Amino acid sequence: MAEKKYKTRQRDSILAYFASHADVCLSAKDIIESPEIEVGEATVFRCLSHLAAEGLIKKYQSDDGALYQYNKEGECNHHFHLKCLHCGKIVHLDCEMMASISRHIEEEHEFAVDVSRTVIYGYCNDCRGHKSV
Amino acid sequence: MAEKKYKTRQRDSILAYFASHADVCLSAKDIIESPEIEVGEATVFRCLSHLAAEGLIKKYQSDDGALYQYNKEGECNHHFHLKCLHCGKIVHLDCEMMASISRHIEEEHEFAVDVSRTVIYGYCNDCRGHKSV
DNA sequence: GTATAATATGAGAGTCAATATCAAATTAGG
DNA sequence: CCTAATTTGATATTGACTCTCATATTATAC
Repeated sequence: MAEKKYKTRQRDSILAYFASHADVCLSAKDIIESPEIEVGEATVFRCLSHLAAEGLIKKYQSDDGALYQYNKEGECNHHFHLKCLHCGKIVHLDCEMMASISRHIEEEHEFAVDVSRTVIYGYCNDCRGHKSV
Repeated sequence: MAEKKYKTRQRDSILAYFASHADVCLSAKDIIESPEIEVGEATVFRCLSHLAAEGLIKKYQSDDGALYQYNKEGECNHHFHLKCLHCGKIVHLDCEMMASISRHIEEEHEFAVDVSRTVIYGYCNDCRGHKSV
């Protein structure tokens, strides 16, 4: 069931890339198009899945494809992502209140929120005027 | 900018279908495959976009395609959707606390959450054991 | 080292939701 | 009716992602 993982150049270079871009969300396309990374497309998608499954990177489902971000050790578990529906900007939201939300939903609504998979949509301060789009 | 909308059989039948399934989320596929609705595929996608833009239905971005739901008048604005990462079940969450979240994010983090676009991911009570998938 | 069994790679084909194209049909309003 | 604006739908295309499968690489045993 839990297959053994082999260490490969491709896998390592992708993980290293995430480590050196720990503060941003990256798409599969970002990895594929990065000149520093010479890895076949199919392998990129596979590695992203594997790394996410192993918890080395975190996966966020955005409206136009998945996003991934390096998973620092001891990462707080109340780091949400907000995405602006107008400009596409991703805002990182670290806030104690979000932790209490997760707790509330878990305790009152019997649903274990996976913060690292959830993207909250809305409009950033710059794009308030475009709500009706 | 705001084009005039024409009333058509296709548009009406889709909206009627949503009205008669007001309590569920429907995908484009659901509409296309529904025997009650005889509308071309391209038109279904277009109508869904239009109806969502007009606020007659609400759009939720799920991981495997968009979901739409009828937008009842006077709908509360703290109705979140939770989706189980294991069984795919959609849980509807109506809770006053969620409204305060939106308020909090808006006031403290300058981001206007669009509840009707956001799907929160996690694990439902039946699927707790599968968290590591 | 060498053998070997398990796993990973990558080029290309396939899938699936969604969008683009554009001629033909339908609609609203004079 | 007539006309202009809009919608429709068959088809093609895109883009993210998965599948296939022969080849290559890895870990481990000898």
